[in-house]
Amino acid sequence: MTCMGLHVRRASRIMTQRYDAAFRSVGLAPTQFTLLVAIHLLEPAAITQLAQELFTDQTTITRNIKLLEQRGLVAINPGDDRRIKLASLTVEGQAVLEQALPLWEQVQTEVKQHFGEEKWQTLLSLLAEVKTLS
Amino acid sequence: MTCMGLHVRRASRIMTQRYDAAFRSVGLAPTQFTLLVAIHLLEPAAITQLAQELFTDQTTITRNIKLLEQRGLVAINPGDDRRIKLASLTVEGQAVLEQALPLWEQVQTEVKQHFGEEKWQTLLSLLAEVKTLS
DNA sequence: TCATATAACATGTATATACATTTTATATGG
DNA sequence: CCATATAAAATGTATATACATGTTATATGA
Repeated sequence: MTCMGLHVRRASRIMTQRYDAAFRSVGLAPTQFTLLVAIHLLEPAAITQLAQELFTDQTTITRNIKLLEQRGLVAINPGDDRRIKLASLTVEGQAVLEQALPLWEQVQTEVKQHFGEEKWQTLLSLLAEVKTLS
Repeated sequence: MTCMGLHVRRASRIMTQRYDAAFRSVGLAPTQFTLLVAIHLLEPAAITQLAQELFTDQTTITRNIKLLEQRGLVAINPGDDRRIKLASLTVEGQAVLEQALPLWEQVQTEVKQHFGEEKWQTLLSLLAEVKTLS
């Protein structure tokens, strides 16, 4: 059964477990790592902006960011427009991100070696192209 | 940021939404459709067997199958080894699956056309190769 | 045969995810 | 200026997911 939906979900689960194992020592889930990076890049980042960048529902960002806030990794401040919530990394958030980055590089390298440079690039670009479906 | 983890998770979310929309009229989530198909193919299918086939944790199968059982789409019977639970489709499960199949074909066709035959095949085979990571 | 190991499944707990809807603040038209 | 539309975020609800652990039934070795 060559169902694209199944294939991509399955690959996502397997890959996620791989990254999850890598980040375990810093207590970050892969999604949380991604969110920290995104906040770092867009700082100060509005919820909606993060949702657009990550192709995730706004309500998902609201909930995921709350966990990071509760853990003290992210600070939330109101924007000039007080409907907007702006997220930025706390000092501790920056520290955790810096701890996580080499772990991320490690997995990336391992997975890249597993596939080989060419397949790695092909897979990345095809996955990126999935965005054009939405 | 060319993070493979992010790319595959994002593609998974987008693709899942696409299939989800397709199945909405029969009230199936993509995962549920996949599980119905797997049960149909392996019938009668043990929980652990389904987990292995789908590369999913056993506890996830236990929970997902329970929803299908409650809805009357799947029947669970003990095996000769009474630790084992065997799942099979009910008449209603078969009916729903038959309703869902053309919807599935439809999405498959649309997505395949979007990518083109060649990229579609490449993506499928690269995603399948992700299994070798685990 | 009985104690113990192991296999199959279930439960507790936690995160991720999205749709439908609600709340609150800003924008806009009359 | 006020009524209404719209934008941003939060809440209610439901599924999917996995790890750690518990429960129960079978297998195995002394």
